[in-house]
Amino acid sequence: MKNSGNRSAPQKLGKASQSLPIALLRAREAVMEPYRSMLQASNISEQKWRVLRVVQEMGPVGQARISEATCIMMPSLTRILKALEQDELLTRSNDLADRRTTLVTITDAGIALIDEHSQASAEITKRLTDQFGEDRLEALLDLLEDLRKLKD
Amino acid sequence: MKNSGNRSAPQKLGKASQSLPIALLRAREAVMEPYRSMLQASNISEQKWRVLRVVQEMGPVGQARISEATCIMMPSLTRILKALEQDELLTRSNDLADRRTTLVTITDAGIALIDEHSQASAEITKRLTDQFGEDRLEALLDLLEDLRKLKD
DNA sequence: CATTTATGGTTGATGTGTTAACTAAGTTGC
DNA sequence: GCAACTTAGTTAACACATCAACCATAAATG
Repeated sequence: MKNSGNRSAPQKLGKASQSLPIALLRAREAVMEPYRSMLQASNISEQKWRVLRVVQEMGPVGQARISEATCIMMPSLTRILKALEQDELLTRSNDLADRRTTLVTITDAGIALIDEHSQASAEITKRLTDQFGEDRLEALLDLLEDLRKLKD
Repeated sequence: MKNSGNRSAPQKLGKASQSLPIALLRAREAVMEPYRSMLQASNISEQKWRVLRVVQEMGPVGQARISEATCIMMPSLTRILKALEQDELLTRSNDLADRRTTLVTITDAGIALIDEHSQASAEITKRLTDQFGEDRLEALLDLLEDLRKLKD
């Protein structure tokens, strides 16, 4: 107990209780950094990129499912979609089957933008996998998934 | 273009390139959730908690070092410190040795607030360690640290 | 010394995270 | 049919993240 210069009692807490959240934060920062600087050239944020990719993969889809897939909450998503629609990277239309949902579809411009960056993106991913090791990457993903499941 | 088909499709990108960042995001969310709901009772955000703890540990300290230790950028930190000072959980004073830096010190009220939550915090940490396993936790921290070091 | 450069910190602008309150449209149970 | 949920989505309000521009002080360089 070296940091004991303080008062009375109960606070030991230790750095450990902070280290996992911060380690997760820093690791994510390190992983995202190259993607971010790649996308910066097109004025596309990390979140917009996630949305575009998901909309492309899932085809016309409601916002709730996009929110689920991208880990972006509905209020943020509403604003992001508004911006992406304004940039004409995607469109919104009414679902005739369920008039509550608005279907989101990627435009040709959106697809083109993804294509523009797909090669660089793949290279960043490859460099990461090579440097870090595929096996270790998988071990990490497993641990992270288990961590997430503790919430349940 | 019903399903925004593949067209020339230069790269598939695959979900993998997104899965690590999102896995880190979700894992962090799961880990932080109990801490957050604990602190919510005192209207203390996760960031304010980190700042308070760091200031307590490091004693009177300049903002740059707080920023480094908490992973909070200087502009955010300026505003957070202003709020914490207003709540009288810490104070700011001028460093006589280097008049650029403002020394931040925790107040008795700040220490009291940490003490209030230290036991609950320790219990959350213990539950996490128990559920997840100490060895696996350390393995995870090692992997995360290695990931972070890729940035260099 | 004087000029440059680096460091500590603030402010403004913009985008996202988060909660809560709200509308509109579907669903269920009576 | 209708009242009570539920679900999809929006809006408002506030906190934080991020970048850029800025001021003040220190350190380094000529």
